[in-house]
Amino acid sequence: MSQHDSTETASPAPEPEAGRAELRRAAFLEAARDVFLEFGYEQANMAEIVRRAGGSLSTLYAQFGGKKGLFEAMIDSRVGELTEQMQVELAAHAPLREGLQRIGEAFLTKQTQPESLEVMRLMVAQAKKFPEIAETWAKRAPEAVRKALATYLEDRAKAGEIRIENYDLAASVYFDLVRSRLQFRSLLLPNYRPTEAEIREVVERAVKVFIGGIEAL
Amino acid sequence: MSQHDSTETASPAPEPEAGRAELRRAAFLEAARDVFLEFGYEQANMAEIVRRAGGSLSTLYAQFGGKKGLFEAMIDSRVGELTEQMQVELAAHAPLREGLQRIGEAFLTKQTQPESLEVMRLMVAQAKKFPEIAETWAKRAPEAVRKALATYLEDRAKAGEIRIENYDLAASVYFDLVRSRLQFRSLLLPNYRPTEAEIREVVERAVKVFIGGIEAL
DNA sequence: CAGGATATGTAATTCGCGTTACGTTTCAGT
DNA sequence: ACTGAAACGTAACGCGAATTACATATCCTG
Repeated sequence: MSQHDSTETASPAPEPEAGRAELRRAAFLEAARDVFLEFGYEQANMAEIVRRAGGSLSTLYAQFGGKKGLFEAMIDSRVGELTEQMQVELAAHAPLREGLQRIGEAFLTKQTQPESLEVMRLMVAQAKKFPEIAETWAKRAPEAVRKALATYLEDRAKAGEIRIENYDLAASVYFDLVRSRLQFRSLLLPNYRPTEAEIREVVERAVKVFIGGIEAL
Repeated sequence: MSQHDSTETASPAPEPEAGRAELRRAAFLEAARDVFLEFGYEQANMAEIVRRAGGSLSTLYAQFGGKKGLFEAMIDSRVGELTEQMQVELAAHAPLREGLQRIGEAFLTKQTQPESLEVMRLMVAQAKKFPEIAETWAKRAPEAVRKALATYLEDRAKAGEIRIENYDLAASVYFDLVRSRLQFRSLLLPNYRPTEAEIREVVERAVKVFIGGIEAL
């Protein structure tokens, strides 16, 4: 009776051909994500997760072994999704300034969204307790984005718009320029949320400095 | 008998003319800093703090009211100290490249020291629970460093070494270039520690891009 | 439709830890 | 020394929460 809505909570069905156990599992993971992100690892309450997911505490423990196991499973299930969420739709063959601007704004907009920030806070906070998790996170996500930008830069370089020696390096530099201040501020000021205008301005600045300075490498 | 070394633990005496209460307070704050940084806010154990500081639980509660009060007091006492620790000895009238390199290396070296990283982790993790604290932290520290660099840049501009319109802005950009990747990695990979060579390399890159690109602003 | 496995709900069971109580000791000022 | 206040040490209190136990309900399979 308390879990009347167990399946409602379970968002779009993950896999159409999922057994009961799979459904339970998906619902648990989703609720776990919400609760862990909202309260942080230590403050997250197992009972609260069950309350949101429906189902029972017993099943949760049977499936994940405990809080730690649930947390790890939750992160695992999100890594792919969140990585591709980081994926900047690279602006195909757009001219350099326009392409960099679009990519930069998209990246920064995603990075400063509440959910991304929550994930980041959780990762940073738990880096010592869950080293492997933070590690895969720290390596996979940035790499994906960097590769995408590097490809775009190579495209532009071959079009003669800019001269770049090391595309990966250049991509790193650009993201450093774009990200830094706003990400830092957003992480520490939970109520601060950059406006579109601020983002545009920061990115415009980054584009100018990047184009002007990158050939000096 | 268990606090045989209460004063030993209390590092260099903070104020020569300190009453007993002041001594206790200083010892508590120091132990609190260690324990909070080591375990994080939730996992920090009041008894453990007393164990390290010497003194008694009762006194701790009498002086700080509780865990929250102790935490806030500890952070307060650290802010001034760490802010000035952040103070980059600005390289006076050194030539631009050399000055930027020195400032950048000093900054990055401090930023990637374990203690700075622990503080950062703690702040990020508790930003929601202690908004005011994180706020002063997020604003005071960077401002001090930025001001210092801005002053140096103005000096160099007046010496005709570079043309810059907005010194504060330029300083922000430089720190963004210097900080980003290594700080990000260090926060997420608790076992990673950049070598001096890595730091030098990153800063060299930043200097090149900055000098090449900053006039485009 | 039977039967065994799995899920459910609820209620213990522990356990860690923040906080408080209280009797004893130490200390500064007269 | 005398004395009142502050500090000490220790042990309890209380609570929140992870984990487990168990009796019941539900669902696939043969």
